[in-house]
Order: sequence, then C-alpha cells, then structure tokens
Amino acid sequence: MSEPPKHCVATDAAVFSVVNGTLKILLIKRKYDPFKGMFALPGGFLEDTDKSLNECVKRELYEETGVDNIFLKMLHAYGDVGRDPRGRVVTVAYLAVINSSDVELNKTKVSENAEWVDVSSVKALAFDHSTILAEALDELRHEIMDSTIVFQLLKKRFTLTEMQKSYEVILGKPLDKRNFRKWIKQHDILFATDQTKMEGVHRPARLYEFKDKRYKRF
Amino acid sequence: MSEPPKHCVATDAAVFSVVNGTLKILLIKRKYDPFKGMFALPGGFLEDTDKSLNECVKRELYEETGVDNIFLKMLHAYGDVGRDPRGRVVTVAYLAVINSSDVELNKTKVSENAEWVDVSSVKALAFDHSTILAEALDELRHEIMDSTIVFQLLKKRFTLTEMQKSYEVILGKPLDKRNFRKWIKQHDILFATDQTKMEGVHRPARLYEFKDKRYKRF
DNA sequence: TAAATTTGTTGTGATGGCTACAATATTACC
DNA sequence: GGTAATATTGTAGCCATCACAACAAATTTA
Repeated sequence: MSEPPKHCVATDAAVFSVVNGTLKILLIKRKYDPFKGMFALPGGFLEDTDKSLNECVKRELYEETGVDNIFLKMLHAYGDVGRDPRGRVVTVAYLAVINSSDVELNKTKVSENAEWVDVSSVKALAFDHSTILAEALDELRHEIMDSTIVFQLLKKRFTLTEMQKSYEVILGKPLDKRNFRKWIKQHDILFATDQTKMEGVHRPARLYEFKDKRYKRF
Repeated sequence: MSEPPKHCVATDAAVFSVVNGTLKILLIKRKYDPFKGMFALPGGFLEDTDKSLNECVKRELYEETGVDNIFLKMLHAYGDVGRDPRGRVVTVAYLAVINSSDVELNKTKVSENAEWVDVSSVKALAFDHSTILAEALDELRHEIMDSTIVFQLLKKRFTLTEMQKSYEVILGKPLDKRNFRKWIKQHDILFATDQTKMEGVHRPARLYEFKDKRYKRF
C-alpha cells in the first residue's frame, strides 16, 4: 500500500443578491494568472488551518469580498481533470443569498475587486465557474421554493410585496399576489409586526418578520 | 502567494439493496488500520489516473466489492479535520441502489470482505461513515419518491407488488396498493408486458418494464 | 371635501393530486 | 364447482394550486 496521492482542494461560493430588481452574482476579477482579469466565483484553497470545508468557504469569501457571517449551503463537488490549468483541483461549491446592502465589498486587504454582476450579463467565467454558476442558480430556484433561505435576502423587516419581488427576480417570472400571500402564510414562517411602511402616495404596507431566522427545509 | 496545501481526497459509496424484504447496505470489513476489523463504506483515495470523482468512486467500488456498472449520485462532501486519524481526508459521498442478485461480491483480488448488512443492525462504522450512511439513507428516501433511481433495484421485469415492496422496505412503512399503482402509473415510466408471473396458488401478476432505463428526476 | 390615483389586502370557484377505504377477478388446487 | 390466495380496480373527501376582481387606505388635486 503506497502513500495516497494528494490534491489541491478548494471551495467556491455562488452568492446571489437582488439589487434594484435584478438578480446579481458576487464575482471577483482575478488579479493573477490563470484567467487573470476574468471574473470568477470567490473561493480558494483549503488550508490546514480550516477546520472544515464550511470554514474554508467562509474564510475565502470574507478575504476575497468582505462578505461575512452568512449561511452557505453545500451544493456539489467538481473534480474533473483539467478544470484548473495549474493542476488537479477538487472544488466544493456552495450557495448563498445575501442582502447586498448588509455588506461592504472589498474591505479586506486581499480582496480582489469583488463586484455584484447581473446574472443575465455574465459572460465566460474562469475555470468551470460558468457551469457552477448555472447549477447554483438552478439549485437556488429550487431552494427558494423549498426552504427559508430567502430570509437572508431580506432586511429584518419587510413587506410582502418586497418579499414577492425577490421571488419574482430569482424565479424570473411574475407571481400572483393573492396566491403568493396564501402560499407564504401557509408555511407559518412569518409574523406581522404592528408597523407599516409608506413607500409612496398610497396605502402603506404592513411590515413582517421571520419567526425563526434559521435555515429550514419545508 | 505560497504553494497551496495538498490533501488526500477520497470517495465513499453508500450502496443499498433490498434482500428478502430487508434493506441492506454494502459494507466492507476493513483489513488494515485504522479501524481494522470494523465495517466501513466502500471507497478510497482519488488517484491521479481517475479522470473524475465519478470515475474514482466507480473504480473503488469495483475493486473493493466487485460491484460494477451502476449509476452513482453524488451526495455531499465531508472535510472536517479529524474525521480520519491518519490525517486530513476530504471525502465525497455517493449514493446508489442495486439489485443484489445482479452482482457477485468479492470477485476482485483486492476486495475486502464486502457484505450486505441489514441497515437496521448496523452498529458503529469506521471514520464518520455512520453519519454518511444516515444522510445517504435520508437522501435515498427522498430520491425514491422523486426520481427513477428505483429501477436499479429491480430486475428487468417485475410485478407492481414487487415494486411496491421495494418502496415499503426503503421508506420503512406500508403503502396503499391502489394509491401506489395510481401514483406510479401517473409518472408514465412503466409499460406492461404481455407476460405474467405465477408466484403461488392464485391469480398471476402482470410483469412490467421501465420505458427508459436512465436516471431521471420527476 | 370629494374625487382621482396608486398600491395593499383579501376570497372564490375550478382543477388536480393525495388519502382512506372494499369489492371483484383470476388462477391453482382440491 | 368450491376454496384459497393474491391481483386488480374506483370513489369520495380533503388540501394545495391556479386564475381571477373587488374593496381598503393613504396622498394629491380640483
């Protein structure tokens, strides 16, 4: 029995947000080769000091973008030969959503020009990150219908219209107001505060909060 | 920028089958330390000759158990420090089901005493394989309701009663005959052959086949 | 102060899937 | 022809989904 071969292991994060009614993905512009100057998902190599893969992806995300303290859901591992020109790298992809106004990008020293990029205008990405992004978006569209992950996208208090808009942007299609409200209320994950929000020259909207701010599958 | 650290990468397979009306998991008895003599999921290290993680898990499964040519679905990656006493190992877990009568165990030279073990009687496993098994079983119970993965469990031709029994064993609960038949026919994945099967002193059952023998999500 | 404007909020009827439940059909055996 | 044993099939109630429209509440304006 010979020594087992060793490989580079990495994590990558597909972090989505909704900004001004459009779906954005958090990307970094690479400062070094390979793929220098191209956009890529934030991520990086597993270090010996990372006690888990989850810790690795959180650390890399923070270092490269300044985004911190979010729930990341593991998606899939990618390990084909040739996906990194430097040599074999097995990467584990994660999914998250976040309220972009909660974070300040590029506040760390080694951050690499993180940007929110319109998902619809994303061109070729470094490595196989286009594939990862496509699969992450697909998974996000399932997750949002099937878990409480959307709560990370919203502020602490929000109106049902704001919530519905997030769903519409992520799903890429309009939803019926009445059916959406019936559906979300059925899951019993929200409670109505006694406050309202004025957003123009019309009836104010009630503000809601999540009962439980933890990720939960329906 | 220093050289990225390298780690051992492995794959492990949770392969289930139904034998004599009980749910079995394919385990190997470890020949070497660590955990010598304990049961573990079949699997092993990613080699440079493996062109993908999928190729790795198939190779390891064949080498260690003789099971070949099955569909394996990736589940999750495990990379916590300390999950392997020899050093850090990141492992990618896979799920499969198989008709145990289709395979002959331990036909390869390096196979390690592979056995079908009752899931309900599995005690402590090596490494964190108990966790992986539990999560794989949970996923299997979702998969079977949501994909055509069950076809790998059945012979080429089977009766609806046989199929229902497989579902009952995996889900661990009885199902209603009429509802099961309505449900499975609704998915339009089976066709009735003109043959029947006598299994005793009573009306014979019609034999069915899958229309398409590929894995497909509903 | 009343009408217009704009968005928030809510109900109903049709449809389809899921669940619970029982009678009839078909074969071998006697 | 009667018995035993499993195969096969339908119906009614409930719940989720979907399409669809009227009323409520706030400001602006005439």
